[in-house]
Amino acid sequence: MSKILREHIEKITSLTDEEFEFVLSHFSLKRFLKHQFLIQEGDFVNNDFFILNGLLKASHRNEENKEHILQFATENSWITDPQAYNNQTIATLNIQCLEDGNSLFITLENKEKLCSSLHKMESFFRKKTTKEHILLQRRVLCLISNNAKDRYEDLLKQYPSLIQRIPKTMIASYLGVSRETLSRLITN
Amino acid sequence: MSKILREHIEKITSLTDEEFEFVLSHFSLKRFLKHQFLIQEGDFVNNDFFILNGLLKASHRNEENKEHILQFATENSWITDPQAYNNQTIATLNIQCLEDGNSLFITLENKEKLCSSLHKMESFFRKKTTKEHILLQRRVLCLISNNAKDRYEDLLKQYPSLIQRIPKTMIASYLGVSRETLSRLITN
DNA sequence: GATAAATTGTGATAAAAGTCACACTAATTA
DNA sequence: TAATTAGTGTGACTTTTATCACAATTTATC
Repeated sequence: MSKILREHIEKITSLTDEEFEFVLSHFSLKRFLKHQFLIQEGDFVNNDFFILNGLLKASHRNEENKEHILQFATENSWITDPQAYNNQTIATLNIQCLEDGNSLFITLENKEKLCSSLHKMESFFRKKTTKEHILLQRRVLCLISNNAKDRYEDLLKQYPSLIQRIPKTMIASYLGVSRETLSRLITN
Repeated sequence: MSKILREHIEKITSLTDEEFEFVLSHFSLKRFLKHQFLIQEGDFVNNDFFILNGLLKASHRNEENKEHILQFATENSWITDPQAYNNQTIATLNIQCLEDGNSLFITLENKEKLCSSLHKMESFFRKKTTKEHILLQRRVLCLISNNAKDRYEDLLKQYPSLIQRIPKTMIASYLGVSRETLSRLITN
């Protein structure tokens, strides 16, 4: 199953077998089940999760207990509470599983060690983060410039297959619209 | 003036004098004047700009020619069209100066060279990008969970002094609200 | 200092989106 | 398979926000 991680890294930086073994030694495997929390608000956040298969969401609950979804993660993507992970503080996000699956996770300590000892991996994480930054900027632009309908259509275009796996209520929460409004946008 | 860049980098990674000289040799100085474009939609994007002083905005114009502001950049921050810069494609954003100032810019080629030859700088850029990612995620959360008034107040709290230097029309564009609505939020 | 350009506030109205309530269906699970 | 639970659609209504228009003011420029 670790082949998935290797292929993921090698889309950016190629590795020798020895190097990949070394990289892998910094990760641990974690299975997860639907409804399970990988991170819960208030937890100390040690891990960044690379998802091998399955589906998860990262979300925040505001004072009125309304949930807002920041991210979905599926095979070949990473998920954590970045603020809490990188600053070694308490989580403000919840990361919860929507489908059973498996992940390889890495502690911040191990990530820093890995980056120090293998320049290629420092480069990998820099480039990966840069790509994520570009996607997030695109999402911000979509949020400030489009109405609910256009945001939904943009999402459909960007992740057509992912949408099929996610309840509309959660899509609405990701888009920043009420579920009723989204429902009317789709059927009309 | 390059001291500003050195202090900026050394908030994350310390450098020897020789190392900093080496880093600096990868940058060039560019002065800019109010109204000037550093990047215009359709340009080929070569440079990432580190701002020494002055004020700029990065924005996008949609089909209806409405402008939406993605970012403001001031002293000690970086600005470019990340999508175009990193993928070496044509700009979809405009970067325009709101106040005269100076910048140190680096081409993608030089950034990659620098990262390859000086591991510390690869680490610097990784950590800087991670911090930016955290801030962008915070902005996304704000956009999907707050109404116009709360978004404005959040911005005020986060960048109280910056707001003073920017016309309300542009603040509105950054928040994703019409200028009229923002005006009413502030006065009422 | 005069003129032009940019910025801002505000009224009237329209459009978009949110909220509450309820019924129906699909999916889980005991 | 019966009983819960989760997800969805839709009507009625309210609230928020956008749009258009115009006046006033501030700021830049010749």
